[in-house]
Amino acid sequence: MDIENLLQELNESQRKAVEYNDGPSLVIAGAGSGKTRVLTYKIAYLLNLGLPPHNILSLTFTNKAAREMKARVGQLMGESVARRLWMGTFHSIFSRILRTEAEKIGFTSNFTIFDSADSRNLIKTIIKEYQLDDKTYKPARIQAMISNAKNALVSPVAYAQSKEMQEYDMKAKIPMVRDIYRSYNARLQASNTMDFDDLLYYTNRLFRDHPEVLKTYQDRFQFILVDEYQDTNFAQYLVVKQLADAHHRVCVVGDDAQSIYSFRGANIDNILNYKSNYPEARIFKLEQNYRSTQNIVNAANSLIKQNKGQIQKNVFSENQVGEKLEVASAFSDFEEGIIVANKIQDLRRSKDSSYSDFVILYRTNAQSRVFEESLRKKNIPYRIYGGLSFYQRKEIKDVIAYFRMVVNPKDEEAFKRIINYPTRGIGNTTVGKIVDTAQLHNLSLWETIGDPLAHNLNVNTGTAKKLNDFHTLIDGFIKELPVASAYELATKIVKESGIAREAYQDQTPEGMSRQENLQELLGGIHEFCESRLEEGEQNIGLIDFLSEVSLLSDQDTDKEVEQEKVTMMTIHASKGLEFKNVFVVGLEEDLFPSSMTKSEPKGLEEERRLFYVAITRAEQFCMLTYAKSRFRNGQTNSCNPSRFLKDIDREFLNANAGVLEGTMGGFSQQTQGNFWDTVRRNREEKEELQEVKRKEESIFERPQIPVSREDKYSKPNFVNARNAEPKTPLTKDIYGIQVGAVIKHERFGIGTVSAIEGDAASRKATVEFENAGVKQLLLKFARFDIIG
DNA sequence: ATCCACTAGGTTTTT
DNA sequence: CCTAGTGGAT
Repeated sequence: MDIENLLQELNESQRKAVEYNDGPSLVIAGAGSGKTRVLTYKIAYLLNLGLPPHNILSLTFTNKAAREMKARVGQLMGESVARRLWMGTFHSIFSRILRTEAEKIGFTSNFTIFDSADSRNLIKTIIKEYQLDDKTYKPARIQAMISNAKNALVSPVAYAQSKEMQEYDMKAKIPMVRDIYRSYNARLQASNTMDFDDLLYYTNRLFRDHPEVLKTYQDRFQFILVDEYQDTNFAQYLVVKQLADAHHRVCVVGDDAQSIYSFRGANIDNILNYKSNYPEARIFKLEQNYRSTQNIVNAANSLIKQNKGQIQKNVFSENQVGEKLEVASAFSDFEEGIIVANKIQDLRRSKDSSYSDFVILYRTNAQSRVFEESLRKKNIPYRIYGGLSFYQRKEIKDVIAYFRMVVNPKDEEAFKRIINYPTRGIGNTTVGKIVDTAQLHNLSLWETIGDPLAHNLNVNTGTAKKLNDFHTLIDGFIKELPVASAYELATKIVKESGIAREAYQDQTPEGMSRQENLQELLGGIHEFCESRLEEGEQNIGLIDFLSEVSLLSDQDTDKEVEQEKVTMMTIHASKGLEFKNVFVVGLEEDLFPSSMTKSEPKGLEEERRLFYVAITRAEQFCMLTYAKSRFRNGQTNSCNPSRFLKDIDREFLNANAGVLEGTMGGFSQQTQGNFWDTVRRNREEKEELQEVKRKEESIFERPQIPVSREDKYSKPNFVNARNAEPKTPLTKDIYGIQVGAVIKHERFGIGTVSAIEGDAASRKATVEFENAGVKQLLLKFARFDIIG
């Protein structure tokens, strides 16, 4: 595409931001101001200047963001160019670097990655080994402390030496944290594993301790772009700084008003103080909001004004003035659900909207339940994002643990997970002995069972045989690793480990669903191999699959709005999305803002930014609701409306009399299991149910779109939903390809698209190639250019 | 070693 | 309301 045409699609400030590339720059991108557009066009611009794609590094926070950006650059500049960009999450790019340089930091390239559950388990074991009380040393808390330390690049040694930290721990009566931290890190290293934070931490160490390595990467990454810069933590900030030190060609994009991840170590000062780090930096502000009505933008502005210490900006909209934000109060959380469901139904009829134009946003996942009920009763189809993701389910984690064990036999948590799964008569007592022996001889658990006699492992002959069988089993898989494809080996593992047999014996509904999940996982691996093959790669082994899935997260699941379904998600998960109609629910003190954050002003400001993010998702209509009583933790509590409601200028709100009264002041009293509440609740529920029954009895009103509970769980990107909806043929597609298009594939040559199907994450095109016959291409992976 | 039943404790957000 | 973890019985 011609670069001049491209620049014409930008407004003045966007274009200036795109065109300036002589030094560091900071782009402050207000909500809905075309941030992604600036990033992608900038990359296109750089490519057009002649910078090769492999010299551009572009960092994001989610795989999804990276994928989308890649696709958009692909549309502008061609797939084959986009493919060569270094574009990905901090974690995935760094893990790639660390694998090549693993030996320099005391790991080997096949290191595996602990998820947070693994980390917590290891911390738990260590706390036990130190014979500490896990009520004083709460694993979750220790985990957070260690994570913070790593994100601040504080090593275990530095931690122990830091006067400040030691004093804090003494005061908190947890002086052993430093020892736990030390052991934890040692154990990770001994088992050749890294936790998420390590990926950032060790990249920093690598660059600090090996200037020649740093130099290589500085030379490679001639231009660096960072998305969502307000969410970077110290470790991320410093890596970027080190990489950019040589040439200062770095562009960071973000919005301080949307910084909502400080609990994960994100430091808003990185963006606020950018100028002092790069005094010569140019700052560009994108202030025109193209997404929302003026009322929505103004309401959001009036809210965020209450925060101190922001980058001065004037976000404005030239769209319609639009409706005011509607505020509603409900007697109970239950009624809140009904109000929202009714409103959705009304709006859908009056505005002729689709269900997919609606989103319900809440502070905590637990709130989704009531809305599930109220929507279901009205036969409104919905989809929930978040909650347990596919890879967090037990049966999937078990299989993945086998994979990890085969790729990296030293992986301690993987070992513990599968040593007795499926049950093979090796219980806690034996595992305890193995752990003790391993520690004594400074070995991994795997090495210990490899030669029990030599290490005086004190088990009876029966157990020794069982251990030996296990060792032989895994060893067999390990031997296959270099020769078998990921799919072949995965299938073999599921079969021969006995997982398949166990799953088939279980005929309960849960058992059946587990079988399906296993099938789905294998199907996903198959697809993964196929698509990589299509890309021209060879020998796609288990290790390739594993390194990809370990860094997938809920945020990466396809959030593309599904046809005709209301969306529900946490506000955090909604970042970057937009909807015509937004419902922000549960606006109550101690829920939003959460009681956990209220102790310090910083926490409160972050909650306010979260609310800002929620409101600015809306294009046309936004409703804010709260309940006067809420069922939580098994009891009904009365609650007060959120103070945030008062932060919005009244002129942008449409609230019935009394709705905004009672904000602040007074304490929430606990009305334990209020009798009348329960009575009313039951009655309401009954009435609603009768209503539903009546409808169901009338054939004509039978709902057309069933709500599937399965949708509750997010699916991994490359795994096709087993019981996916009937595939509706699509004519045009986000990848810019359509039926009838002529494409040029890297390997198959020229062909014509004859069909497109599947949902965005796993969308496939059937292509009739001139010379290569008919092929199915997974659009996400396939490498081709559209030529006609 | 395994399975079941009961209890106590905690529920913010998640790369 | 959930769930993870424990203790007892087999």
